[in-house]
Amino acid sequence: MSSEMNWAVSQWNADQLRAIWSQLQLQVNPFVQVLCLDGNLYRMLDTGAKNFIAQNFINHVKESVLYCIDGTGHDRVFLGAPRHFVTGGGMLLQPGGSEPFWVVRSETKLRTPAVCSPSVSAKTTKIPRPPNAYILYRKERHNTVKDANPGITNNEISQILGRAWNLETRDVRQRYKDMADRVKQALLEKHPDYQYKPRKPSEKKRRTRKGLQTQAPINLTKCVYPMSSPESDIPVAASPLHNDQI
DNA sequence: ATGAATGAAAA
DNA sequence: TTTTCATTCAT
Repeated sequence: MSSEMNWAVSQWNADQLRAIWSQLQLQVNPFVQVLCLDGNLYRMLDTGAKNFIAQNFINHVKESVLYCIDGTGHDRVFLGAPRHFVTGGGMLLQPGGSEPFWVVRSETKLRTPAVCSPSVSAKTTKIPRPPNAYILYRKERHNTVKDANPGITNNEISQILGRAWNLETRDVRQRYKDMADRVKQALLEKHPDYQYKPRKPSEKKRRTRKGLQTQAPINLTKCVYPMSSPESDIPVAASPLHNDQI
């Protein structure tokens, strides 16, 4: 709360900031923990814009992040949690009061293992429970279904994708299960003490989810069902395997 | 705030 | 076994 680093103080307006972010967002997927900004872009940003981007990314990684210049020769800047820059052979250096930069031990002779202060910190953020296989499946296809069915509601999208999910081969479903497992692993690694804590059952409502095998009388006459192809088992998005960029 | 789907985790 | 909540975002 003491931090007055609001993006409102940026020379960029809300639209421009959103455009910049959506550009960066292209490289964001559940497994990406470090964002890579082109050096030219980075230099055009003022503090407000940097904070805007950092806040959005924090929203994704759920932990404090910091900017650091790539000290390996490339004209680019990374944004991510400090822990990602100190593992392996990496280390963060912060000469003077300038921005920290990242180097690998073999490339430096400096000994100062500078501990740098995160430029943007995550507030008391509640850790969201990890998404299950279906949730990931739905997330991936949400936009596809929406675009194919103008005016469709989210509830209908859920119905459509729920059926599509059950029609998928266990092979396909297993891939999403694996994905969910990895996302959960990553979360536990990031928050070792995480624990799912559902609130007390509020006497407000109950739902018996099973028992409706009956065909829903919904107008799904002409809806698009984005099933995974039988042969080319490339669902919708490329498999985002690793996180070992840098 | 609610819904609509599935499933993990907790009570 | 039952309830919450994770995703999405128009009502």
